[in-house]
Amino acid sequence: MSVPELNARSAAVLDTIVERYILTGEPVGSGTIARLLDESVSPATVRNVMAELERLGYLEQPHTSAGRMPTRRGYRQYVTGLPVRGLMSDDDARNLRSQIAPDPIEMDELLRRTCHVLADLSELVAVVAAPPLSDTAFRHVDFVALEGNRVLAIVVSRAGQVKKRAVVLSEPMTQDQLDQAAAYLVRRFAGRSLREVTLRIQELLTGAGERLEVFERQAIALGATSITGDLDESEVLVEGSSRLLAAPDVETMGDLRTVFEVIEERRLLALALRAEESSDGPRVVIGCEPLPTGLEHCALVSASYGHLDGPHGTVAVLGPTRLQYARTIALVDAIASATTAALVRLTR
Amino acid sequence: MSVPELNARSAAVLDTIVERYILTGEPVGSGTIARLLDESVSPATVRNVMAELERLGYLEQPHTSAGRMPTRRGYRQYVTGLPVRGLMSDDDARNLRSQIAPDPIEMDELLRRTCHVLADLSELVAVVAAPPLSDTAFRHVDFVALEGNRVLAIVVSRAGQVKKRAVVLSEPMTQDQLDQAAAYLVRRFAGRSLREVTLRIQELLTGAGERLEVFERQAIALGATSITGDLDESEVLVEGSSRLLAAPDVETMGDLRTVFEVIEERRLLALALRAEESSDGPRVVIGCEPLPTGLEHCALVSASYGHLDGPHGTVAVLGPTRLQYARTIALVDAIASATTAALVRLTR
DNA sequence: ACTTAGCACTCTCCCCCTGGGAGTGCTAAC
DNA sequence: GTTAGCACTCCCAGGGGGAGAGTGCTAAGT
Repeated sequence: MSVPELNARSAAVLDTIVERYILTGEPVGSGTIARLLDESVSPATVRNVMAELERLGYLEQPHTSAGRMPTRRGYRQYVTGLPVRGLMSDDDARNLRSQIAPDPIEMDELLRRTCHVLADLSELVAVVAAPPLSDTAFRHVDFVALEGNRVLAIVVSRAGQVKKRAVVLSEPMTQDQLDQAAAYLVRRFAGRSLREVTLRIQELLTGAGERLEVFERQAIALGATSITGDLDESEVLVEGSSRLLAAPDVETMGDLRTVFEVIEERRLLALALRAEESSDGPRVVIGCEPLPTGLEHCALVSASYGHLDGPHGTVAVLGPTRLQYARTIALVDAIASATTAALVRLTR
Repeated sequence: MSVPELNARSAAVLDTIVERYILTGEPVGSGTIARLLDESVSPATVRNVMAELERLGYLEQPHTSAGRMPTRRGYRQYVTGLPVRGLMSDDDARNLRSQIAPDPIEMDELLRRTCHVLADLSELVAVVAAPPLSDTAFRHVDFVALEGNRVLAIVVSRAGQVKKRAVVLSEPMTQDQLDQAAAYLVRRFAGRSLREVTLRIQELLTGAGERLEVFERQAIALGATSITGDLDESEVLVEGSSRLLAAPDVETMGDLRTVFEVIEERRLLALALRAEESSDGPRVVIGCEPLPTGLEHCALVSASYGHLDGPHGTVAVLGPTRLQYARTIALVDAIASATTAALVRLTR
């Protein structure tokens, strides 16, 4: 994008307007800004700058004789000007870590806590996408015979995630046979990522490359129906959605109903988070861009946790565009770090 | 309660007012009712009846010269006058059953589907409380060694529910030892309800009544920390909460924020449902009575599924007091039956 | 004794108007 | 390039005023 650089004063005016607007929720006039700015300028000068900023698309007016409020682009500019890291004291960060993972637990619990703490501290909607199973190593599988020809397959990942699925066998198997099959699969595949396991199993099933014992073949087939599939759907935790209703600027969020629908439809959220995934620092999305329809008037502050070559996911805060960016970015960043640390301890 | 019986005409007037109010959401005047009633009466007569109904606490006026609207008591009376069963055609019921459980699956999936279908058809918030684990029979347990001294305990109930918990051992155990312990526990306790198992384990731990091998003692101890505990917390599924925002009478629901908080705080919902539990037909709660604070302006239509001597839980619809009771009651009742049927097939 | 027509009364809601205030853009002077 | 001055625009809150819906009461009818 060929966005013209703003000179220092214009940027200062824009920042002040954004901050003021976030604070009060009302269009900001030239007088207010002139008073708030460090350097002393007259309202008239500010007006000139504002007119310029409006021409450039950073500001808009609800009507002719009202103050200005930031556009999406205005927010964007403001946010990119914010310092990214180190906004949180070491003490606070440590504190956070102990709140999230006071002692070694399992991954689900860890993520629940992460989500809870994030919702609590951000006072907004916290969203946590669990690592998709395909990224984590296969640790264990267990088959439990149910009534009929049904079998409950329970897959455990290295990090202690558990996935279960009921499958129907074409012909009955005894619990002994099931145990053998499970043991075989564990022996053969433990330690590899579930994505790899899936791949290997597919190969073994189609290519007749290898000579397999009968029971091995059976085990592989069982693994195919139970381990394989929807590994990429990562669970999404949400907490604090009721906060949206108490936000001082509910009206600005557009149709609340659709916002809640998106939140409820976890898949959409998961996609939005996935799209944002990357290894470094916190990210901010304002308005629709990569967000699903319905969130046009929301902002999403997200950061990834974990390591790209291991299990990793995303934590995020969803709120109105009028949110306290500096604070929230620092928080999300710190939470992501804390979660990463806890995750490492879990899989160590 | 010594509620005076209403004579036929008073009851008819009340019913008409309630139905009209549910339809339009506006206070109903005597003229409307006079027109709507089967027997032809004049508005003046209706006014007399209405004044009487107001004195008895069934109706209220928002202000002197507006129509009447039902009070909680008015709704209550209206609902008790509704037929309870057989409001849904057999065809619809069958249809429902096939939507919920097209083929044998596992319990969680069954309940998710139940919740989904209920939300879909009621166009309101569907709430499903899963059977607490303590009611279901113990089928299987599996211990998976994690890093450190942590062990992941996975408990499977007869119906195929899975519960996991990470526990920390005071001293390390090999996977072999863990497998032995699990096998021992299964051998010894499979088939009993988890409540019983918990009890037995407690006995064995405290009373030195029985001579136990070392590894048995170890297994029991492991079982105590992993099987025992929070069995009574039943998971609660919720779907469709965004519907509340689209309800034509959002305002009447009081503070939406607190309503959503209660919904988000599943424990509160679980308690409310548990309080209502009983074996027979659908139940309706209007306003606070046994509902948690915040739901003063909501109605809850619930019914139990399953059998009291086996796994059982509750399905419910949460909505504004102004909901279509007849339809909703029939639906909830039918869903509960369908779920019961599916559950029986699952554990057969 | 119950029902009903008639009537005065009450209260809300909506529309219109108006004045005040906040903020703007422009122009001209610094 | 900055600023004071000024006319202009537009929203918003507050104050009638009239229409409409619905009531309670009274008195007459069955």
